[in-house]
Amino acid sequence: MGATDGDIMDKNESADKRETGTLGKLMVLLDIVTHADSPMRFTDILAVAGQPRGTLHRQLGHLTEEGLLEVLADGRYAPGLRLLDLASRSWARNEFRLIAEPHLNALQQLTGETVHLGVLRGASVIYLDKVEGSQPVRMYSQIGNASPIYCTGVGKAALSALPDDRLDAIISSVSFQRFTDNTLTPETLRGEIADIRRSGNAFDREEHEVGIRCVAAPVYSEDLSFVGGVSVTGPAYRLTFERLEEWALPVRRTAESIMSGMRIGLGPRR
Amino acid sequence: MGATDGDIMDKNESADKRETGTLGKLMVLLDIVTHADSPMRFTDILAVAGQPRGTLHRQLGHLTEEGLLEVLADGRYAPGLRLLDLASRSWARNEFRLIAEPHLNALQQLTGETVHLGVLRGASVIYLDKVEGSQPVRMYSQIGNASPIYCTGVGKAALSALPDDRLDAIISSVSFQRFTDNTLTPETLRGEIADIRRSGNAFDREEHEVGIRCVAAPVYSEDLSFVGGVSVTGPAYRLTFERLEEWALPVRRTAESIMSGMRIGLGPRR
DNA sequence: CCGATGGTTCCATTATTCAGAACTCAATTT
DNA sequence: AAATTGAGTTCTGAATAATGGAACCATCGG
Repeated sequence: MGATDGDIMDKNESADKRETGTLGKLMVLLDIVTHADSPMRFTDILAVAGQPRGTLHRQLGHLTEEGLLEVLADGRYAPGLRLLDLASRSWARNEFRLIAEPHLNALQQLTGETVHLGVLRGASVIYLDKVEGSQPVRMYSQIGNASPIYCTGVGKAALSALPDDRLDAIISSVSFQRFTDNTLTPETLRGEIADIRRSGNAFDREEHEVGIRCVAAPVYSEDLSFVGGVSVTGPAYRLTFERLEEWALPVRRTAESIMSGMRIGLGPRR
Repeated sequence: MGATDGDIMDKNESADKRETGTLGKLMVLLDIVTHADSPMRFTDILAVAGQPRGTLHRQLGHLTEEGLLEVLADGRYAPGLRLLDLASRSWARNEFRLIAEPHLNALQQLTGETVHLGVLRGASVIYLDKVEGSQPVRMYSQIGNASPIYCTGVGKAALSALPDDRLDAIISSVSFQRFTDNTLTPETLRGEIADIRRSGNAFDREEHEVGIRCVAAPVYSEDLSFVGGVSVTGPAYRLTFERLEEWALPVRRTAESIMSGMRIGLGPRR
């Protein structure tokens, strides 16, 4: 049964295999609309979805009826509010996040920089929490975001926890995009992973965004049923390389605290 | 299966009935799991859902496969991470929120208190944004949350924008829970709504939580395709009744700015 | 070893969904 | 003004996926 679900099957949201019947088809539509830059008209969706008009019409109708999509005044489709409601519940009760929360706060206090908690999903990292300093900044800006795995501290930390076969599977499934001069390539990434496994820390040296650095450490369950990471992020002028080294240990400690919290917190299992 | 000869029973005229086929059934399950206080076992869900074992098994399988649910190591079901991803996209691109954002920031600067943006969905208010002062506080704590409509500033403000028939429909569909001594009842609520329509401002005088007050104003589109509100919230010791009055106008102004932004921002419609 | 409890698989039956065409409605073009 | 196009909606029998019931595996506790 489901303890170890074996292998990761569908890495990306490309529409090819549907093992999920009707739901799968609807989720493809939902993805199309949520990934769009702006609300889409019926015909726009029709062109991408490649379904008969009548069928698409009913499907969109159902999604709308359920609040997963919404129809704007001009007839275009946008993601619905029901998603926010569902997600906020999902987030609020997430055990991993709840357990991690106090440790994240402590780390934020210690470093004064922004602390992130993320978890691996398919070939992306999804941010589960973020604790900032005192700036009245955009919240939610990161939480829930799916980010590339090869150029974020949390992503690389998470990767380092995986066995080689899953690592390879993920690396080969991702298309590497060059965000900055320092962004890694598939080859350099493997080297990095080795370093991370040795030292216990992943670094992001302006690989995703110029001027932003971070130091991270992996957090994972014994059975690898989930894999994630914690990180401290900040502007390059504050996070000098010495600083990064200085915080490497506290970050690892935080990761360890979270992991031991998980072993207790999730209760007796198996 | 003969075609649907004569429909014997008409739709219920007061409540909208859901005709969403398979999706509807799955969403019910998703709701069950996301509303639970903790992850549920198969049997727990079985008891609530009232479906045959085999059916439920497949449905949960599909939801899990799509990442809407996830099975923990011990086999229990919890909301999945896919929801966060979907919601963050939904949130990030929400036109209403994008248009409102600068105005919310301005209001926060002016008052120094927490500013909320919410929108009516069914008989609840869903918070779309929140701008806080400088405390490093829980983010996301409100965003996406569905809150009762009769004891929050934003909720009452939103209600005041509705025509009486829709107002009645909502009021009669909600069960009023008494949170504090000041929580309104269906009868007092109607009086309040009249006041709000007159003055343009809704107040929450510790009706939801003792020690918390707020002043709000309605924000809505001409055609009422959506209805929401903005509010300034804070602790009672800072938000004296004089203060509330003082901020009533700025809050209304903010609401108006957002509405005029919407008229332009959403472009030509209809 | 037995008998619970909790979860999974199979398969004929049945209800939903599908596809494609026909239809409405408005805005443009001629 | 009539004709044409574009965008969206509503019908159908036919195809497909969902259903429900029972039989089938695990574990666990005695």
